[in-house]
Amino acid sequence: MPVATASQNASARPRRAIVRWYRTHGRSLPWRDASTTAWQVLVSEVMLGQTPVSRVAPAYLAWIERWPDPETTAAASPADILRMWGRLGYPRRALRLREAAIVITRDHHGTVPTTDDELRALPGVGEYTAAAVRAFAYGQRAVVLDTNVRRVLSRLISGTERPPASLTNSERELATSLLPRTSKSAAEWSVAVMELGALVCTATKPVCSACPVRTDCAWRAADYPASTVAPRRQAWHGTDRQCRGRLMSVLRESSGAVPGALLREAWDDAAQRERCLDSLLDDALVAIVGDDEYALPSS
DNA sequence: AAATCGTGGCG
DNA sequence: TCGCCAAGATT
Repeated sequence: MPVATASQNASARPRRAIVRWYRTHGRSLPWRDASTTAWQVLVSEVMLGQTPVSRVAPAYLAWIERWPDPETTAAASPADILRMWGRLGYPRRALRLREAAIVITRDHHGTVPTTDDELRALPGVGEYTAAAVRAFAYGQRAVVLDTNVRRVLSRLISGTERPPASLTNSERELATSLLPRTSKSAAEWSVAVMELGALVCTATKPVCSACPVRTDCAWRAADYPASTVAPRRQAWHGTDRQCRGRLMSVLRESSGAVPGALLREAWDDAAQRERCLDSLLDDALVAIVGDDEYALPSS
């Protein structure tokens, strides 16, 4: 009889309950089809960073129909990539996805790499995305720690409403200790706990009555104490982000070169507009194509 | 390591 | 109305 540690015994039952819940309640999302390639999983993960599932789903389907693999993506112009990205937000993600496609095509024979080091060397791929590709595309045993998983574990195990502001080693160790031994079980556990956070253990108004592990929940046992750490507020109105977004919108909607006058109409504050245009040029999201003429980069 | 980077839906 | 939030990465 193998000896199990106390923490393993304590976590085994809720873990099984979450996986069982997922098998009946998990959503069938486009990127969860068995036919989804590793590249397409990567596309979905990049799109899902900071953009809700409901808005990603249709954009993802249109995207992979047009550019189904790294080769076709690498061959597309930045302008086409940015127009197709549309209003998903954070357009630099789109540029990095294209750059990743170029690297994969050139250095990996068009095959998405399978190791953590190689994945994280790709533009726009960080700790979470590398783990997600390994688990969801390749069925590997990887610690997938996104905002949903962090929230579930903080409530279920730590008894706090929210996880720390930034990912800590303590969270990594906890998630590692909970990861099932076999790769197959680990990969399913990772989607399952993520899905629980997305559908039940939500940031606001969690549906605890529908939770498969409510009787194990440390946060519930402590009578749902409110978290003291205030989430960082996202300023928006009048920010550079709003200004950049406005300028990008004008460039996206125009088929060719855009006169500077059109950009000036889009944002009143001249100093801020120039600063943002400069930053967009720096980010290679915009190109100068003539005297006082701008466009999305053609290459 | 805290700040930065878009966008739209919802209560 | 407006603040909050959504599968993060980069610097």
